[in-house]
Amino acid sequence: MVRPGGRSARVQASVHTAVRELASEVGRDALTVPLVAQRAGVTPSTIYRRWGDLQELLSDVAVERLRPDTTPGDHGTLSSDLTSWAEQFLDEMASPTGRAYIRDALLGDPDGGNAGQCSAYAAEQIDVILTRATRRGERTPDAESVIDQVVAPMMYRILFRPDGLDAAYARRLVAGVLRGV
Amino acid sequence: MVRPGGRSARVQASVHTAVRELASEVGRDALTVPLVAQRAGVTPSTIYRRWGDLQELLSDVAVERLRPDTTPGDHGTLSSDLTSWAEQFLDEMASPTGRAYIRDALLGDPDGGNAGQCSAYAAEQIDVILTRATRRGERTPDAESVIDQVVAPMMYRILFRPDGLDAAYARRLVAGVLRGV
DNA sequence: GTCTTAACGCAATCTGTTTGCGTTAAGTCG
DNA sequence: CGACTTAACGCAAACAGATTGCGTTAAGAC
Repeated sequence: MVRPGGRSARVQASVHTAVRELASEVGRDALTVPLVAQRAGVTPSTIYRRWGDLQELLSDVAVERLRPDTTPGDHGTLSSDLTSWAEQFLDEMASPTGRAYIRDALLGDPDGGNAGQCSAYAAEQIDVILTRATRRGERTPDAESVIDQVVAPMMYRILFRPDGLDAAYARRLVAGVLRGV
Repeated sequence: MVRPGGRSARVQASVHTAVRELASEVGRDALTVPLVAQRAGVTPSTIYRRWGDLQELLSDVAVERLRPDTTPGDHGTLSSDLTSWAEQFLDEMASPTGRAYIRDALLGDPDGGNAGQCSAYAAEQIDVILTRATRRGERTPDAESVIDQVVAPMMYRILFRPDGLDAAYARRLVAGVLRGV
């Protein structure tokens, strides 16, 4: 059991910030547990006992960074809301740092919980857009269709074919799913 | 430069088989470079110099295992060809071992070459199915649409939401892409 | 305030990684 | 075919990160 407050919470916070700081200072590939521990003011054994290994720690941090920090913008129509969201999503996720976070999140994730959390973030954002459109009286595809036809193709190409990805591709995907309603 | 034949080829082969054997004997997570080296009759430094680290080696082996060993079956119609291929693809890839291979292939892959190879395998299989259908006189979607609307959703769910995947899902995706032609 | 025990720090130990150097053999050219 | 160049490999030492037993601290419960 992980105690929620006090020293445990401080350790968790300082370790997470140590990872983020060091990642931007020395680079993602130069991170080691002893290095993170030293920066966080903690001993390596604490990190190993709590996270298991470096990959699980990086996975935790990655999920934290992949959480969207704003709600999707309201541009007046479902089409424009979904298009601009998809463009922004692709732009962030296809960047080198975005891809690194995705890989980290997938990597140190024995039970699939962290990857599922990433998917849930996207699903929430899409839900916001769709319910807003419904409230306007627009006909909308269901969230699963948007995930299958917009999110999944973008993620697939980011992971497996990272060439030739641009905003136009995101727009095509959105247009495709809206054509089906 | 990697010399194509002779000793280098023997080392490559024995290391790859050592990985496969040990993975099934002691489990994927218990693999270490020294362990693989001992089984392969090689010194660890040889593996480190050639592959860099364990993850890149596992990525190479994973890509090898993910290469399809048969051409897609001919069932007389595009719909049935594509459906049975997608069902089989999902079945293989969504299994625990399939997911492990996918993760390994994505993981130790600095330049994205191995992941691109996996995607190319699927694209080849789809091309076979589509050109066969064209020769029959059927109207077909283009390969990119099949990748976006069939392969990508399956892979996305395998990686990010590994629950509730079954053959019916594959059939729905195929039906969806065929509806668009 | 007292008790229980999860979480942590310390330090020794273990195991995997890295590297310099000598050797082997694949590929090349006369 | 024989000599030459150098990529690839083996060996072993040095290094660094991972692991673990044990004592200590402090969070949460009563």
